[in-house]
Order: sequence, then C-alpha cells, then structure tokens
Amino acid sequence: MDINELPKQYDPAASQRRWAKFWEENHFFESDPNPNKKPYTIVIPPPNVTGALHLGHALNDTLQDIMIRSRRMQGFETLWVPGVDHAGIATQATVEKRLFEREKKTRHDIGREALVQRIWEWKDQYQERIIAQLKALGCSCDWRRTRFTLDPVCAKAVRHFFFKLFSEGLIYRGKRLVNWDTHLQTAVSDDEVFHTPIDGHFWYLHYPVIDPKPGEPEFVTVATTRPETMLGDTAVAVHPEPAKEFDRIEAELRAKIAGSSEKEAEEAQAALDALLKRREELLPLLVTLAEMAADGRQVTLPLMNRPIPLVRDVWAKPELGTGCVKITPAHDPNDYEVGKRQNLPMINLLERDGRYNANAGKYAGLPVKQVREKVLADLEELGLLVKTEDRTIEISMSDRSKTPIEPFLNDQWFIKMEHLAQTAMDAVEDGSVTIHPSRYAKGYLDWLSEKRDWPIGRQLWWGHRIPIWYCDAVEEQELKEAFAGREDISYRFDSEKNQWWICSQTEDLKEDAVPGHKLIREEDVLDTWFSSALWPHSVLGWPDATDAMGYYYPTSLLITSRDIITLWVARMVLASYFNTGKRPFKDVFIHPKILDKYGEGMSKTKGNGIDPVFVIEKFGADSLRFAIAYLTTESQDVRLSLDFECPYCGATVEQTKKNRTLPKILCPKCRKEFSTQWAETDEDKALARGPLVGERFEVARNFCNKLWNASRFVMMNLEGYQPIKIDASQLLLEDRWILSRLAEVIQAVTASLESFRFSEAARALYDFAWDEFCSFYLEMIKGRLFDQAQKQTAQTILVAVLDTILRLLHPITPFVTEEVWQRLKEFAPTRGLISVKAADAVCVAPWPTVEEIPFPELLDKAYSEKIASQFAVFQEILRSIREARARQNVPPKTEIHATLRCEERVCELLDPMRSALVKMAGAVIDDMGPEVTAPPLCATVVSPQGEVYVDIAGLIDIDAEIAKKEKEIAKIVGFVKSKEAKLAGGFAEKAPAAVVEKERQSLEDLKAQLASNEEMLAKLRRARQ
RNA sequence: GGGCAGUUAGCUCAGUUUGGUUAGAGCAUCUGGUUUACACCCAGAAGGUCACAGGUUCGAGUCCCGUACUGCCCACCA
Repeated sequence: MDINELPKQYDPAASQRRWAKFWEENHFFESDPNPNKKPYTIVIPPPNVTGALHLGHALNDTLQDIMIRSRRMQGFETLWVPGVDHAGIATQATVEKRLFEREKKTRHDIGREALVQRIWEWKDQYQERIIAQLKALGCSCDWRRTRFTLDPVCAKAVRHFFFKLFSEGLIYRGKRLVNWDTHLQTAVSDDEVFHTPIDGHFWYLHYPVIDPKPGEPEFVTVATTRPETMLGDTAVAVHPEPAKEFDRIEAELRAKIAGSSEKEAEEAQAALDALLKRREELLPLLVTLAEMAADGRQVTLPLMNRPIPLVRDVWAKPELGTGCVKITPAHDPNDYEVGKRQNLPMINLLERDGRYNANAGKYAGLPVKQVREKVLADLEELGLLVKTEDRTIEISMSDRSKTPIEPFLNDQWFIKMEHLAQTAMDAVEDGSVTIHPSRYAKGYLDWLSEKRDWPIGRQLWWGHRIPIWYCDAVEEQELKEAFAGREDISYRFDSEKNQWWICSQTEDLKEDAVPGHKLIREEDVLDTWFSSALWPHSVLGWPDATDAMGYYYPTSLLITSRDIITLWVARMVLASYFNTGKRPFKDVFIHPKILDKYGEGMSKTKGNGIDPVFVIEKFGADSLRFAIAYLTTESQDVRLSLDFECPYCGATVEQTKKNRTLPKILCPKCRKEFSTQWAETDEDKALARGPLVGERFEVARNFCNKLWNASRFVMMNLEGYQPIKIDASQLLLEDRWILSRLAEVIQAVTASLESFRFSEAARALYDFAWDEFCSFYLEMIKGRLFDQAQKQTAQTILVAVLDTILRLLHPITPFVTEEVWQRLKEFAPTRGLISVKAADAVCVAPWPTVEEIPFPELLDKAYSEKIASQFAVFQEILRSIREARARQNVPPKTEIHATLRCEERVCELLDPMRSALVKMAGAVIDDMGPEVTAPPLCATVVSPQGEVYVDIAGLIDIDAEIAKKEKEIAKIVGFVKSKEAKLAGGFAEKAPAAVVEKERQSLEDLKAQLASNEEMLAKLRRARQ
C-alpha cells in the first residue's frame, strides 16, 4: 500500500464498516470462562424496547464500552452482556396508542392474545434497531448472549424468585390505592399522572353529632374539595392532642423566625400570627372533639344516614381546614392509611367505568361529576352545606387519556421488604457494593430505610404473568393429594376471599390440576422491575448453576443513570442476596444526564431525544464517543447544544423547541425543505436529511482527524524502519521529555478510569496527543527523520510513542485507533518497548510481538519533573521568539536572528536545540550566554528563563514595541507591589519557610525582569527620538 | 416541605478531594500564515471583581456560615 494515498481527512464510515466486521468475524468480544484470567463483567442496563436509543443511552453505553475495552486490553476476561427490557407499562401503552391512532381500536377490541402478539412484533422491530445502534456505537458486547427480559431464561429466573418469595411467606395480597383512569379503565403509574391546577371549591359540611351532651357541639364541620366522596366516609378524624400540636407548630415557627432571613422570617411571623388566632378560636372545640372521640362518640353521615365514629388521628392537622377531616379510606391515599391505623371499614364507591356503585345508595349509576352536583344540592337542602369557598386546587390527570384520575382501591400483590431492604442497605454500608459518586448512596439508603412493601402486580397484559392460581372451596387435603411430592408447588389459604392460592415454580397449572375444582389464574403481570431486579444473575443462567454464573458472578460494575437508583439498583442488590447470597456487582457508577441546550433532559415526549446514529453519520462513532467521555465529569450533567445543518446550503438552522419535533424543516436561507430524524412518510424521507451539528462533536471529530494525520505523518516517514536499542545516553531532551510525559499520561489515564473519571482520561489524552506529541515532538523530530544518521533512532521512538497513544485511546475511540494501528503494524511489525523506570534506565528496545507489547512502566517522579522543567525552558524561549515575531509582523519566511542572555545551564540545555528553534520559530540564535548584551535596536521578551533579543533593526516597529513594553511593565509593577505587600505582612512569619522563600525568589525575579524591561523601554524611547 | 447538585472568559466547561507563583481549555472574536501530517490546520493576541454577602487564615475559586438564582430527585397538598 502506498502511504501517500491515504486521504488527508479521516473517513469514519469506512473504518466503522471495516473494523466492526473484523471484530465480529474474529469473535473478539465473545467471552467464555477462562480459569487463567480474571473475569471482568458488566451487564448492560437493558434499554426499553419502547423506542430507539437516544444520546442518553449512547452515554451510558459508551462509558461501559470504555471500561470493558480497557479491562480487556489489561488482560481480563471481559464479558459485556447486552439485552433489552420489555418495559411493561411503557411498551404496552405505546402499542395501544398506536393501535388506537391507526385503527381506532382499543385493547379490549382485539383481546389479550392479539395485543400481546402485536407488542411482540413491536419488540422485535425495536430490539433489532437497538442492537444495530449499539453496534454502530462500537459497543464490544458478546452478542451471542443477547437477552430480552421475557426470554425463557429470564422467565425461569422470575418464576424461581417468585416461588422462593412465596414459599418463604414474603408475598402477600393487600389493598392498594391505584390511580384509576376511568376512561381507559386501567390503572396508570404515578409517572403517567400529571397535576394541574384548576379553579375548584372548598366545601364546608356539617355532620350532626349523635346525642350531643351539654357543652358539646351539635355538628362537626369538615372541609373538602371532593364532596362526593363523603358517601364513602367511615370516620371523622380529629388530632388526639390538639394543644400539643399547636405548641409544636408554634415552636417550629418561632425557631424559623429566629434563624432565617428577613423575608422568610416575615412570612413565618405572619403564619405564627394566624396560628395563634386560630388556636384561640378553635382549640377549645378541638379539645372537646378529641375527648368525644376518646369516648367513642359518633356522628351521622348525612345522606347515607349512617353512624360513623369520631377518631383521634394525627392525620387531622389542627392548623388546616376546620381542624377535623373526613376519612374516605377507599378513595384517598392518606385516608387509606388512617383507615388502616384505625381499623375502619373501607367502602369502595366506584365502578371501573367511573360510575358510582351500589354502595353509594341512591347515587348509584351516576358518574362522579353528577354525583357531586347531586350530593351538594341535597346537602344544601338539608342545610348541612354551610360554606363554599373558591379555591385553586391541584387535580391529578391521566397523561394518557387527559381525564381526571380517581383513586381506586384495588387488590394488589406485595413483597414484604423489612428484611430484604435491610440486606441491600447493609451491602452499601459495609462496602460490599460501592456507589460512585458517593453522594448517591444517601438517596439509596434513605429510600430503602422506609422499607415500604413493594407492590409487584400490574394490571397489564404485557409482562411475566404472576404464577398464582386461585382455587375456591377446596379442602387442604385435596391440595395435598393433588400435589403430593411436588416441591415446585406451594399453596396458602386466603381468609379474606376464602380461597387458596397456589404458586407454581416452573410449569403453568392446568384448570383441572386439582380434581373436581377449577383453577383460575391471576390476571395481572409482574412489575417490570421484578424481572429487571434479577437481570445480572438471570442473564448468566441462574437458577441453574451454569459455568457462567460460577465464573462471571458477581459482576464487576454497573453503570446507570441516577433516576433508577432506587427502582432498579436497590432491587438488584436485594434480589441478588436473596437468590444467590452474593452481591450483584462490586461498583455502581452513576453517570450524568444528557441535557439539551435548554438544560432539559432528553425524552421521547419532548421530542428532544437524538438518535446517536444521526450523530455517527455526520461525525463518526469515535467523535460521539470521545465527546461523551470528554464531557462526563463527576458533578455536571452534560449539556449538548445541537443545531440542524441545511444539507443544501450548509447554513446552520437553530434547533428550537418548536422545530425539534418536526419531520421536515424549511431552510430560512435557501428556502428548501430538508428532513429530520422524525421523518416518517415516504415523501418526507425522500428529502435530503439535515444533519445535527454541535460544537462538542466538531471538537471531537477534529481530534480524531488530528490523530489520523499525525499517524499518517509517522507512517509516511517509516522508510527503512528497523527498531534499534537506544539507551539513555543517546536520547535528546525532547525524547526524554516525550517518554516521561507519556509514562505520566499512562498513569493518569489508568488511574482516571479506575475511578470512573472519564473526562479526566479524555482530557489527558487530548492534551498530550495534540499539544505535546503533535505540536512539539513531531515538529522537533522532523529534522532527525530526514537525517540518515539519526533516522533510525527517531523512527524507533516515534513508532513506540504513537503505538502507545493509540492503545491508550483505543477504549475511547476504537475505530480510528484500530484503523491506524493495523496499518502501522504493516509498516512496523516490530516495535520498540519504552522503558522509563528511572533516569539511567530510560531506553527503547525492540519488542518482538506487537500484540503483547506492554505499556511503558512508570518512572521516577523527581526525574520526570526535572525533565519537564528543563523542557519548559525551551518552550518558554520558543514562545518568546514567536511572540516577538508576531508582534513585529515579521513574515513567516523571513529568517530572524536573535541573541539570548541567560545562565550557563540554560545555554547547555538550548544549545542542542538550536535547529528546533530554526524549524519552529524561524530564528537563528547567534549568541547565548550570561554576558550577552542586547543589540541597539531589537524586539525583546523577558522571562524568568532569560532575555531574548530579536535583532530586527531593519524591520522594527518601535511604537508597537514600546506599547508592549509599557504594558508589560505595568503588569510586572502590579505583581511586584502585591508580592511586596504580602511579604511585609504576617505572611513572612507564619507561612511555611519554603513557601516564603519561593515568594522571595519570585519577587527577585520579577524585580530583575522589571529592571530589564525598563532599560529596554528607555532604549526604545531614545531610538525613536 | 425534605434532599442533592450547579453558579468560573461572549458561549460550553475543567480546576475545589489535600488552601500557596500571574485561575486553564475548546468554540466564538482579532492579527498573521496554502512551512509537503493535518485549513477538521499552524503561530500569536485579546477576553475573568471565580453568583452575592460574611467568616476562618499570613494567604480562599478551593474550607465554614448565610443569601439569591438554576436544575434534578423524593414527599405532600382535607
């Protein structure tokens, strides 16, 4: 191959095709247990099959791939298990919505089987697309092991987990208030409920006290925003100790007034005044009511004419409403809790279609809205509606149907969390599982410490069905006989419904499994997180004792986003301990979120989710990956500003909240339409697509291109390459410098990745490759490459350094590095091994096998610091000359002459580097040394390293030079003053001696620089006259 | 209401763990460049009271207290 045919611009698309194929064909990412290696395992957080991946996923997956690839290169047996999640609610909702949009049918129209069938089709389509996206990103997963959460292996794990929980008595059935969508007749999750303020009312109702005694009120007044629910009231609550409660709130407010800002204190004061007034007016009544409640007294529930008790409960806040609160356990979450505490009956008023049922008496059959009107009218007539206030209230609306949500009491399966939650807390507290960054551990622990039981049923058709069968009117003996000897069957009696629950571990039970009885299977499916909780061990084959479980489990690392720490991470930990007795993973890294230019998170509904494939098409996968790594810091979310680029005229079209969801956009400049990622119709798709552009991707692409060209340069200069052994004595300063810097970078990058500081790793590599390797080393070595006598040394070092850079970068930018590395291998089948252990051991020696070549070892810190400071002298002088040139507008081709006043040690350093100064600054150094004096007219730069006099008498712009000097002097004077002041104060006495000495020295240097500058300025002024 | 972040150059962000020379980068801007690796480039310049107010300290972007604003999470709203 002719190296000169390589294009000047790196072509990511060709590389991606070539190497993705190469990797796959060579099975590089496939992993099997290997006793000779240590395992390193990651399971992917399975993306929902709801839709395609967006940049948030790309971030998650890129970070995992960086870890996996770097561990693989370090010699671990690495396994990254890919897969997707069935995402019950979200996926079913998506498919249902589409079904309705396209065919105007609901799920009830087509039935369970047909709907599930359609969801499977959807899943197949998106799983394929997601896997393709992951591959496009360069993810090095073992694709043979791709899993879906409804796969048979996962289903088996789910059944075993459930069975174990059931057998140990950790599963029970209870009641739970769900968000009922009366329009869709389904429960919806909290996430699918949104709150909206409406103009509502606050109605005050009188409930007559039964047989009031002297001094007691005739009525108890309650206030409500939902009067119709009074039909289901089973108590009225009053605070057990209203006086104490008032005291407590008063104390709180007083503390607040004392300890906060003026504005807040004012508000608190107003609240306190109101409270005190209220206390005066209301306390006697509340005390009386509390006593009546303690006495077991009752009130009559109007309209229903039912006696209901007065109860004492802390839920009744003396400072709110009337101080008394009506309790409707079946239709309000808080009242439900009160009902449980107080052992109250729970009267369900609602039918699934949103009408009131027989429990509502004469209001049965009416929808909620009409019940309210009628109830209010009837109460009014009875004189029991005493007051109506206008009030803005928040109501819950279903996101899917945009109709009001009714809280609805439903049967629900739960897992007891007391013990399970504790195991998950212990794991993090004792360090078995470490969460990074550590601040996220708090939320995890707080959430688990509530130990709230986990409701695991969902009223859906898409998911793992709960493996419970009901059997009515059966004797225990019959069950014993039917399931004799069956260890995979467990049953329990439910006294509430007077039926048996039968749980089966593996097979589905037939209707007639118990002779003479009909088994009915539970309709509900399990919460998606139930199967997700098992993901790490289920994908490796649990409950079977597979080789994979034995070798890869527990896994090494989980990388995920912060919003599912509780829902997912915590549950994986507790499920893993419960099922396997082991932690699921050692480390958890919580990554930042990708935000758009408005600081909003990316989501499907907002339409700001960008398909990574579109970025890859424009910039290449490596650019996307590098940009992501570069931006992934510990504390910041990643803000990515993207805009459209018109495919016709190249104009940038700003992405706005308005146009970001459009299938096509009109370019304001050339007035032509282009399509976007949302294009669906054939007509839209036929338009040229406007790529998304963003500064961060451009930076990353430029970096990839820089690397490409630096590599191209190296390869273009490998004629006659034959690595030789070079020992320390043959190395020049720049060689020692680049080698020691390289060793430092290896250390820094390795350490950064160990602690998940991706940005740090990417920055270290970017800066090193661009600023040090390209801008300095490549420029400096050019002369030697063209000199036959020095060529081999130069080539040996160059190849060794480039090879190491490529390998360091490979986890982040796998395609371009593979592309270059494979080519480099052709030119340089043998590499030099760099050893930089210590000053006298710095050498480069041939190493026979390219594949096995290790990273250079770390070197002595003091040595590398010395080299760095020596090289800095050169850099400073070079910069000074360039600055003088630029200031004086000397044309680049004009060679200049300069002299240099500096100490002997600086001369020694610089003497061998004269040619570099010619090459890099176009400057010939005529003389250097401590005694050198400035020519009569010159451009000068003074630095701590020495004074550079650029002899340009013929070209000099005296005014520019004077202006520069004046500015320089003003700056130095400022520093000198501040340092003198510092040294005159307490600093000299109290600061450590070394620091003081450093300051003194620095002051001396500044003074000397000042003197030189002033002298030069004077000279210039004389010259002008 | 509770919790967690963030606020540094026109823009997007590093730097805060462990206080110590003149606070860094990229983009944008300005000046000059087709030096055969790279114009997706090279050289140079300009640009910052480190949100505000206090405190600790010889010394604060960095530590402590408070305020404001922004974002996220959790809880709740008869």
